[in-house]
Amino acid sequence: MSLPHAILTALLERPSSGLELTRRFDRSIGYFWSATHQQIYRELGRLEAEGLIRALPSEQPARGQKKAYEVLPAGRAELARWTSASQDPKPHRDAMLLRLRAAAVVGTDGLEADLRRHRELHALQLAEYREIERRDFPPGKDGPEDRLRHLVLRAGIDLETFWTQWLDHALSEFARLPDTTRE
Amino acid sequence: MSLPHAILTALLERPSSGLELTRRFDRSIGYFWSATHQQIYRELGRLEAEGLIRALPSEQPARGQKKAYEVLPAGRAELARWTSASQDPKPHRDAMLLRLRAAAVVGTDGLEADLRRHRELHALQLAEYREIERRDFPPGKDGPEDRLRHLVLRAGIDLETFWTQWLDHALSEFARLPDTTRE
DNA sequence: CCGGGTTATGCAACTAGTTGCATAAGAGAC
DNA sequence: GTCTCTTATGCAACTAGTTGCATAACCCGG
Repeated sequence: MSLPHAILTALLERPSSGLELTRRFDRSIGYFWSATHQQIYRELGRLEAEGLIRALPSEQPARGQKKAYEVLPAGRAELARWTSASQDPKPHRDAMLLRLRAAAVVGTDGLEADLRRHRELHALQLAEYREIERRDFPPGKDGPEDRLRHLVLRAGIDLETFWTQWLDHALSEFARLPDTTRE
Repeated sequence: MSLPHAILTALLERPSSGLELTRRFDRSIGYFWSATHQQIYRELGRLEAEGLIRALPSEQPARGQKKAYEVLPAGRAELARWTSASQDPKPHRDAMLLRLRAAAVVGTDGLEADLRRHRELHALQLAEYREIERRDFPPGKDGPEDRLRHLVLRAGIDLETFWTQWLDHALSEFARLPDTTRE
């Protein structure tokens, strides 16, 4: 139940319209909490109904018109509450690991190509993160907020590094498997 | 849409009843594809209705009686199809990273304790994985199936190692933050 | 023989996320 | 001026996962 809190965070960083939020979820925030524009609009409606955010009064709210939102004090309080409350880590699900385990039973046929493709996708994401790091965290930009945000980005960078390396390892193991295992 | 395939994999490794599957999902399979017993029973019903698995005829199917299932040829074929089909990686969601980003805006108050708790949970999981590795993959146990399963376990071990280290890093950054950031 | 815990199975309702499609305004092409 | 493309907003239906609870048999102590 974190989408509303992801939106509150984004809106506190900068008041935005639904579409602007969608764009930002495609870039930074979405890297660890993805959401589609449909989800975002629905949630904006709920948050407004609950009195946690409000539409900026500047523009008229006609359809096809930008409608920007800002966070109200109640919204900030709710985000602070949620952030500090103890939460259990959610179990993660990874389809690729499951497929590999299945492959041990039904054969590895066809898997190697997708392993290779995933490796490239992770490498691409890693390059993007590094570019963001270069742009947003030059040496010297290390105020408290910068440090926290940089920490989050580092997790992304290190995770993508991990996955590229692990997939390389997996591919090298594949190369050593006897052909019979591949069905 | 991978729960049915997780169940097919588990049943191919060993025919089981719903409860046995639940136990196995709490241990090995569930480490990368978790499921509750309610999900499992529901899915077993669907898989049986689709003709991918069948109840072993040994026991009578009364309530409170063990009912074990085995995979039919159609089920094995479906699992092989799914394993080899190309799939896009799902975007991951990580509430802790989101909370850290929120903390950069609303303050880090209360977060540090949970960071520490998560660090311990990851360390515990890591110890469990290492124990499984010691028990299930002694030197010499390296047939093709073993190699694949070991690869999956290695991902788990390396991920938990990564998270413990990253959380240590995060905690050391917290120690250096000025008190004002902590609200 | 009965009362409480454990094993085993399962339904129903709810919450969260995804997919498909609809609507409307403005911008520029011709 | 109207056609089409892009921007912007949003509803509805569906799929997957979670939570809460119900049922029933067996097992063991007293």
